[in-house]
Amino acid sequence: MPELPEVESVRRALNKILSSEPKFVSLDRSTLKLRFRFPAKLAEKLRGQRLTTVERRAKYLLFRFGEFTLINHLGMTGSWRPEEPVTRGLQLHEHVRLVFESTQGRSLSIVYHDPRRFGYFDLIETDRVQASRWFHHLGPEPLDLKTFTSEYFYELSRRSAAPLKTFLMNQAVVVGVGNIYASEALFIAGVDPRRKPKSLTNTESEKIVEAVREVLRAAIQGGGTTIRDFVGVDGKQGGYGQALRVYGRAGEKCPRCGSPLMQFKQAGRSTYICADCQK
DNA sequence: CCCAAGACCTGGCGGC
DNA sequence: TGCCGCCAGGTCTTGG
Repeated sequence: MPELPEVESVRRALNKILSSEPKFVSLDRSTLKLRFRFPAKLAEKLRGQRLTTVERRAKYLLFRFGEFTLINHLGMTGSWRPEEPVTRGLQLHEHVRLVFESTQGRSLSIVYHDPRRFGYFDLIETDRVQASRWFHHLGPEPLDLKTFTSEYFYELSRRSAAPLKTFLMNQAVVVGVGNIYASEALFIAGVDPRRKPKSLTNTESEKIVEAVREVLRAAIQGGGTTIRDFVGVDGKQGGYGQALRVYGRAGEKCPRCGSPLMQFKQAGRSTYICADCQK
């Protein structure tokens, strides 16, 4: 599911539900393995701790508990849903339930659902998060104007042999851009995803950086994109699918020039372009 | 070190 | 109906 806009939408919704800094009470877990081992002794370590806020870095959710931070990556099909009172066991494809108690003593719980089980959790001491195996190599946040600049992007692009779209999806270059928004951003920028990053001009770098920001902001605004599985915390699909310009639209007319959109594979992933608009 | 392919999973769809 | 291959918002690991 989730590229930056989807994860950010989930983060905002979770923060609303859990805004009272509730105390962690307990945990339920399915016996099935997620992508990696579930962190040991999580319940013991978090018992009685207050969840201060839910943050996001790249495509990760960070549940902040003071001394500890609970990391969650949604993989391809992860989602969170609130649950009023806990009245039932975990259903098929539900893997984790976090139970909290609000300051008014009310029970609050959220349930993690993930059919394909590519998602995962880790519990890390808060001051070691940045240096952890999940975060140490990550590039800048695309919506941070200070670090994700066209100068930065241009400089990095000098030494890459991968195709441009692969380069843009490399989380060491910039985080949060996945398969949908890479195609969308390069269409908006008018640049062919098969180009060598080395061949970009300064102007093209600038266009790409701006296009990435534009499409991610708009997608957050729309609550993300649902291709198949993604649902927000409210149970609804993302609203941005309607606005996609090229992704998933092979054979349809280019919204800019009307010629048919093309699809092909790059590094095993589908890429969509307008061959007339993207040079 | 870099890049592409493989692996990890399930479910839905089209084709035969 | 039923089975088979293919496809899907990611990314760590492996092999060349």
